[in-house]
Formats: sequence, C-alpha cells, structure tokens
Amino acid sequence: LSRECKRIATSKAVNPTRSARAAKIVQKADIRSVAREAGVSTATVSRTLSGRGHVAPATRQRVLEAAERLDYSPSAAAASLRTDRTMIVGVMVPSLANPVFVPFLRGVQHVAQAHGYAVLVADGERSLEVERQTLTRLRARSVDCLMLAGAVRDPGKLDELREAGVLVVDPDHPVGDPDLSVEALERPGTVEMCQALAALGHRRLAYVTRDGGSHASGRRRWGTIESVWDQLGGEAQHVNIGGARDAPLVAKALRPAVAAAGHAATALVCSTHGLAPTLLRGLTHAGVRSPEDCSFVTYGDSDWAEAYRPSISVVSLDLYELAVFLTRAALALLAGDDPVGGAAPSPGRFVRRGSVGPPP
Amino acid sequence: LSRECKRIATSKAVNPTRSARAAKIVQKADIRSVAREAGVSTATVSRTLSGRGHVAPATRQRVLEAAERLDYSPSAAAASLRTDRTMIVGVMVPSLANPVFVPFLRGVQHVAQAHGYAVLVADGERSLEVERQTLTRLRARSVDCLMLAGAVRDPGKLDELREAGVLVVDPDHPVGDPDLSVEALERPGTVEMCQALAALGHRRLAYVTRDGGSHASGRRRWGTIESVWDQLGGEAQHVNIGGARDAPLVAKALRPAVAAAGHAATALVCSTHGLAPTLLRGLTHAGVRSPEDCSFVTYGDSDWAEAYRPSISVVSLDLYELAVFLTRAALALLAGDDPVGGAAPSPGRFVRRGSVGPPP
DNA sequence: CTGAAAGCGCTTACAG
DNA sequence: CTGAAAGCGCTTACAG
Repeated sequence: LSRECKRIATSKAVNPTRSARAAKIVQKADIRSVAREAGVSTATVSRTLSGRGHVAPATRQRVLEAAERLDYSPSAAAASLRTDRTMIVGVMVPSLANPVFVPFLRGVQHVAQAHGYAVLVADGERSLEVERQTLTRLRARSVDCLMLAGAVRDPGKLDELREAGVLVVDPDHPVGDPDLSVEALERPGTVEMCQALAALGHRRLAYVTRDGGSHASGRRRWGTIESVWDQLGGEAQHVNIGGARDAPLVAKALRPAVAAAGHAATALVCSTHGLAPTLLRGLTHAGVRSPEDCSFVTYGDSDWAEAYRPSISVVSLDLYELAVFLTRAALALLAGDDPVGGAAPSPGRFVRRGSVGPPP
Repeated sequence: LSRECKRIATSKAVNPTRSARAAKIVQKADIRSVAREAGVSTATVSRTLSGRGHVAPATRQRVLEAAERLDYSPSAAAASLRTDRTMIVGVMVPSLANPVFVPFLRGVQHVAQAHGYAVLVADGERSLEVERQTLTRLRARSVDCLMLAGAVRDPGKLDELREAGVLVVDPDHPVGDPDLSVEALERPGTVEMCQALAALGHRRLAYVTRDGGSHASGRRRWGTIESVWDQLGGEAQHVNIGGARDAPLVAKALRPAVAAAGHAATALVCSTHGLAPTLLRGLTHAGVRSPEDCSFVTYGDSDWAEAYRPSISVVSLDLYELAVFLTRAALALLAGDDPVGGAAPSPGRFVRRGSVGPPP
C-alpha cells in the first residue's frame, strides 16, 4: 500500500499534486521539510544531526526540535550515495548451521552496533556457489568492512572485494599481527591438552573430523596436534567419519581407532563442538566408556559439554572476544582513528573435566 | 587508502584531472562507463541488467559484455535511493546469545538470499535500550521487511516502523493466519507431551523457567501447559530458578519442587533448550536421577539433547521451517506476487526419549 | 556560523 | 527498441 503511494510520489515530475498527497500519506519527512520547519538550510540540518561542522547552539536546538517534531529519520541510502560509506559491516559465515560461528557473529554485531554500523550477515551454506554469489552481493552493497567468521572457499573473491575498497578482515590471516590468527591463538590450548594427556600416560591419540580436512581450520588443528604430540613422543592418527550420523555407523567408523587390539587410541580428540554429540553417541553405542576406556576431548565449549556425564573436557577459544577485538580494530581503521589499544584476545586453553583420565 | 582516493574523486568539481586519476586507481566502473563501453545509453544498461523493459538481443549482448569487461558492480545505494526499495530484510533477534533464535535467522537468510535480498541482523542483547536503538537504526536503513525472531520488548517501536512503510512480520502475531503463530504451532507438541506423561501415570508436573515469565513465549507456554495438564486432572507448578547457574544453587532452587516429601513433582519441563544443561547439572547435583526419580522434558531439540544419557525427551518446533515460510510469504507480498503456496510449517511435536518414564 | 548549489549513481516516465 | 533528462535525499567545498 505505502509502496503504491511511493510509486505515485516518484512521478513528482508528472503530477506534483498527486505527489504531494502521496507524501502526506507516507509521512516521510526528509531533510528539506526539517530545514523548512526549523527555518534553516538543509546544510545546517545535516551539520547539526551529523555533528560535523559548527552550529550555533540556538540553531542547533531549533533543528533538533524540528527533527523530533517531524519524526525525521535520515535516509541511509542517500547518505551512502553521497559519502561512499555505507556504515555497514558484512559478516561472512561459512555456515550458519554450524553453531561455532555464532559467537563470532555476536561479537561483530556488538561492536558494530555500538559504533553505529549495521551488520549484514551472509551465509555460505557450505556451498562454493552460494558463497561466491553472496560475496558478489556484499560487494554490490559495498559494505565498508567484511569480517570473515571462518575460512572462505574462494579467496580470489576476497581480492575482488579488496580492490573494490572493502576492508576485509580474515581471522585466519590477520593483517599486521600474525599472533592474532585463530591458529596462533588456539595453539596454546592444543599444547596444554597434549601435555595434560601425555602427563597422564597417554601415548596414542586419535583426532576425529567429519570431512577429513576440507575445512581449513580442521586441517590446521590436525597439523598442530600431530607435531605437538609427536614431540611428546606419542602417536597420533587422523580419523575421518565422513557423513556418518547414526550411532551404529559412527561406532563402526570409530572402532578401528579406539578398539584395535593392542594399539588402540586411548584418547579421542573431536575437531569441533558440533561433532561432539555425534561422537559421544557413537562411543556409547560401541560400549566405549569415557574416561575409563578412552579419554575424550572436544574443541569448543558449551553448557551441554559441561552438563554431560562425565563432563566433557574441552579446548576452548573465545571467538566472541576475538571478534570484538578485530571489529574494533577494523572500525578504528575505517574511522582513521589511531589503532585501538584494548586487551588482546585471550589465547585458547584446555579445560580438563571428567572425560579425561589415565589410559586404561 | 582507497578511501583517500575517493575523497579526492569527490571533489571532481574542483579538479577534474585529479578526479579522473583517482577514479582510475579505485577502478570502480559506474553505469556511465559501461554505457560508453557498450555504445548505448545508461537507460539501456539499466534495463538490460535489471531485466525490466525490452532490449534488443544484440544490444543486450553488448551491454553484458561491457559490464563483464569493466567488472561493473551496480551501486545498491543509488538504486535504493531511486526506487525506495533497499532489497534488505532485517531480522530482529532478542538475543544472539540465545541459540534458539539461530535457526530462525538461518531460515530468513536462506530465503532472502535466494530472492536477491540481503539480511541485516539486529541483536537486542536482552536490553530494552539496545533494542530500541537498534529498531531506530533499522528504520533509518529502511529495510523493506523486518522479521522478528522473538518477542520485542517495545511493540510501539514496531508501529513506528510500520508507519514508515516497513513490512513487519511477527511470528507471535502473524497477519492473516493465526494458526501460524508460534504459540498455535507449538501447542500440539505441548499437548502430546502432557498426554504422554499423564498416560504414564504422572500427576504432578513442574515447569521451570529462568526468569519467571518476563519472556512472552515462556509465559504463553506456561499458560498452555497449565490448562492442558489441568484438563488431564494433574497439578502443575511453575518454578523460577532466577539467575542461578552453579549446580548447587540450581539444585537448591529445584529441590522444593522435585523433593518435597509426599507431593514432589514427578516430571520436570524445562522452558527452553538453553536452560536444559543447567537444570540437568542441578538435578545431578541434587542426586535426582532421570527418569527413575523424575522424568525430564525440554522445549527445543539438539544433538546434545539426544546424546545425553539418558537421551532427553523434547518438545520441538522447527523454527527454521517457520522462518522459511514466513519470509517467502513476506517477500511475495513485497513483490506484489500472489501469496505463495508452499507447504505450511509443521506443528511442534513431542519426541519421547530415555529421560521420560513412569513416575517412581 | 550559515546558505546556495553541485553531484553521488542509479531508474523511469516520456518522447521518439 | 532506445535516449535525454529529471530527480531520489543527502553532504560538502565554497563563498559570504
């Protein structure tokens, strides 16, 4: 309906009378009506409301009141067109179905909101095609800044965005400070975990993923674990359970690793929080008890991990905190401010709970 | 840097030479450069790329090639300003920290993306103030449509948005079809659960929330449970554990309900998925076993609920599916299309698992 | 401290 | 089928 009105209003050239009528119906005050109401130029209204440029206190007051009275809401589109800044930060999430990315999104959201930016979320839906299309759209929207919640399948697209003037922030490859990469931050947690397991006497560890390394983060973790565990004198193996979901199938996929006579792994490390419940069901089905038969650790924490019996040990990294830090830095850069200080994000850590014990 | 260039470019009036240089650096092709490249008017370029209006096949071809060659990405801001449509759908989430809202967001995202809309997320951060400010921003961005993932604290703000021409979709109060409200959809699941418990011989049920009804959805659920359970001849009580997090505190809060000599509740119903792990830890701490001493059911399902031992019975409603349905309908309305058919979202249902058994 | 005016990059009704 | 031109609502360098 109101769209109808607007369509009529658009043809102002054609018929100013209808246009005026339509405008009255939609009630959308623009900067000119505010200027008229306050008896000043639009320039002054703009200066007052944006806070840029000096305005005499009395004038300022009148403008604010006029804006209030008319319930004026400036058009973001018009401002963007003029200033070439959209005040939008985009977040590219590989898959919203994967809960690990939500804290990151939340962190970006929090900071962006506080700085007057809006947040555009894009969901890659685990698909190269969708991701590409989505990034193209983000470019057309010319977000001021794009935060990546996880690895992108087609990094070439990112360069396109960068060339178009978008500030792209990739936690896997942070500009400036390599110590702030997810990998670097997570490493201490992995090391702690390996040391704790080794100290308990574990020698054989199995790292379990769903897709065997198509995920960049999963692959990197495996690299870290492999080298750290090797240094500690243990043997690590990588188990890929593929698409298995049902407990019997998962049990079957895990059995070679955890029940091999003589050289079974005595500790299972789950690559991502979302996979943990599936593995736990598989273990239960296989009759493998934790921690008696096999210790269990997962990457990523939650209330459920803690509530499980035994409570699940985790390597956790606060992605919310990381997102807050990175977003602050990015927005400061955009504003041309000095790089913000602020506490650096805390590194990952190992939280030992009931699911870890000595090897059988 | 590129921002710097742009700033220079902006002063085209002042110094066209510098401007031209800057434009070359930023590489941003606009519709005029495409028109020039293809040897047509901007009108024709616009018509070709938008698909509105007829263009001769040969011309079309030339335009597409020129656009491709120049890597043209039309400015969404300019288009919005002109057409008064932003092609953005906003999603208002009461709190991103609450995982129940994520499937809804994902559903909106999926449909929006498929229809060429972008998604702006707003996080209320459980705060009236933040929520208000956020809604004001969504209005300034003039989203075409606003989907509410949950109840909004200040419904008055919504009317403001509606007056500004935004299509606001509230799953708690769907326009047109009241059978599509979250409440109506969830009811069958609640009824099933109550019937199942009653059939097993339960008479006393406790419904547990964290904040005792500040949540609109929690309050409604309690209303439904109370009346259904009453009809079945049982007694229902409402327990509010407030902010308790530690197992001992939660245990203490639950004890009056589940351990009252003679008239203890024999079934505990948890109001929301996120609260379940906390309650389970409390029960474990209190030495209450499930289902032997007390059956346990929660609203909202997940892999963790299923993996828990005993596996947790749930009342589940697919909010992803609901979001998909509502978003499709909303976008069809915006496009002026006929209301889409499509399967109606499935109602909630009760999934009985190990945590429910006969009363002690 | 303030105003008049140009222009951001599109789309669309109109005329041909 | 195509082009010339107006205008969407802002912001900002310039002039006063």
